[in-house]
Amino acid sequence: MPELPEVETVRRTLEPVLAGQVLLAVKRGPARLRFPVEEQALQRLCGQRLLRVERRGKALVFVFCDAVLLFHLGMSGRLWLRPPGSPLPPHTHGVFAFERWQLLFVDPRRFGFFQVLEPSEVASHFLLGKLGPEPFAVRQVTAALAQRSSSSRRVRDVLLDQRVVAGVGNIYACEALFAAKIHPGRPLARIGRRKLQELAEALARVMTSALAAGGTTLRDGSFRDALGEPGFFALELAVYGREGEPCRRCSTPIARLRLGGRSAYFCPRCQR
DNA sequence: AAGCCAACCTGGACGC
DNA sequence: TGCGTCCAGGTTGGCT
Repeated sequence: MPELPEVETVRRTLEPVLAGQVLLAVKRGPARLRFPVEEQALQRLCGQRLLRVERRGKALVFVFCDAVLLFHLGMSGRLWLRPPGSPLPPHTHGVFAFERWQLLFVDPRRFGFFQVLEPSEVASHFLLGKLGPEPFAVRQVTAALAQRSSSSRRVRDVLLDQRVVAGVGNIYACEALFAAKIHPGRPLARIGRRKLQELAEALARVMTSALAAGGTTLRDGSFRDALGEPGFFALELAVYGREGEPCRRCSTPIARLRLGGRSAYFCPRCQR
């Protein structure tokens, strides 16, 4: 679910509602997430005012006066704003009671997590410390790709590497490769500098459009912003999830390839 | 050293 | 209806 456009959409719905409010109470669910959360650290947040909500790659960073609360949504994680006293949906792992709203962290698959950090720990956090440039920074992304231009890795996998570009996941990697007419299984080393720049430009365009559409809500409806609204980029997907359907450029049926255990969707005629 | 892949989980879609 | 199989938006750690 949550790649950069989805996480940023969540951030944009959260910040105006929560910024400036004091966190009154925190309650943790019984299930284990990817990392255990220390009760003491959570309680330290209580009484602190939330200054702002930032995003780094796919992570959300809640900046309080004297601490930071970090969320990663994994595959199925969701942040949900509800009025106080609302019933808790299944798989609720955290309840953050602000002055006027409750923020719920819900995650059926439990690949996501939240953590309390000291402000000084943010920069070196394992998820944040080595992040590549944002996909909107075309020159920097081009440089990051060019820096690895002798790599034998498949280009789709390079795009998923958060150290190369931040915030790209499988959906937008596939879409950007279609837009740039590059086969997802092509080794990075076999793509010229000029083509790498086209890829960076295509990625920026795809991410900008997806963000404008409020992200991608697939048929299963799992992605919602913090107020429960879906995104509409699924209507604009060219290849992801469209196996067997006609290419929007040449009508050839879209193909699916398993690369490293994950599906890559592409047009076998347009993408080489 | 770089690159591949199984593992972490649950739930939904599909076929029989 | 029910059961088994496959698939999923991410990331890591261990292996080759």
